[in-house]
Amino acid sequence: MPELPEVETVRRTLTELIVGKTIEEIDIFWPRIIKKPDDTHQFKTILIGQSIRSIERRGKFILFQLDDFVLVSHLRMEGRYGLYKNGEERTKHTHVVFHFTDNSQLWYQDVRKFGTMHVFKKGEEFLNEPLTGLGVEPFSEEFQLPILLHSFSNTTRNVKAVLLDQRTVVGLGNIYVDEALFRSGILPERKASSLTDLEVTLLHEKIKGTLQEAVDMGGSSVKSYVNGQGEMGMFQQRLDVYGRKGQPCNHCGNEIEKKVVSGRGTHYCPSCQK
DNA sequence: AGTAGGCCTCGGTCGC
DNA sequence: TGCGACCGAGGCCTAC
Repeated sequence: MPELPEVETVRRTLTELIVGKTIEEIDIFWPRIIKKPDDTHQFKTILIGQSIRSIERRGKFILFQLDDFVLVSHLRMEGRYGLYKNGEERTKHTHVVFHFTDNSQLWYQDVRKFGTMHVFKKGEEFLNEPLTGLGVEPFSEEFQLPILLHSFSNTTRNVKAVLLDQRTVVGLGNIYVDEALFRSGILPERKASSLTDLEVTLLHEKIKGTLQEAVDMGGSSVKSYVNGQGEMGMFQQRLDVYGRKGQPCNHCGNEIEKKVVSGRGTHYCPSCQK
């Protein structure tokens, strides 16, 4: 499931593949993916003729910067993009096809069909859902310790819930929250307000470190994730807790446990995390 | 207002 | 072989 490192990897690979191309036609096979405009015919009309100028990222969203519009795409659990040549036979889970003027096509594929696409006029994307109200980027200068201290001190929720909530810091999902908490020695179900300043300091550092390492390794391929060129990530080899239920902890050797915290399957080491 | 919990979108996977 | 339960991002809804 794509979180910040996977989305950033997709952004980078797609940039190499499709920047400069011009949309000639669009096929939509599962209209519910298109959230704005709600009329798919209008979606096609406004995008045909537009060229891809750059590809940016905000949290887990990919922003295709076009001439006059921005296409905001969220991959949710299993969305992926791939570039194909004209004439290739569409696969079962290909739901949107962007035809370019150079006889190539960008396919949006999504087994779960949970992904979303929104189109805005340039400059209006951050004033509307789904980009409005997002928290800070974890690699930006703005992601300073006080952001976490403030979010944690003003809530009764557990630390995992606060980190999954994209209104504080963006980009973390189930995998990287569990990994960052393990690296910080903090149990996911701890009340956020119970963390000491030292623990929050460590967590702040480990969030950045874990995400950066994962970006450097092209993300984690735990399920179906591949980048824009169909390549798998490598960070799954570095995961200490996620998907390792019953296996020995890399640090202490005790068994990794799994239970539901904040409605999410949560992996942790009961002896390393307090 | 903040929060918890449930439901919804889906279909592959798993257990029975 | 068939079938129901489960999983999960994040929006939405309801209840407290």
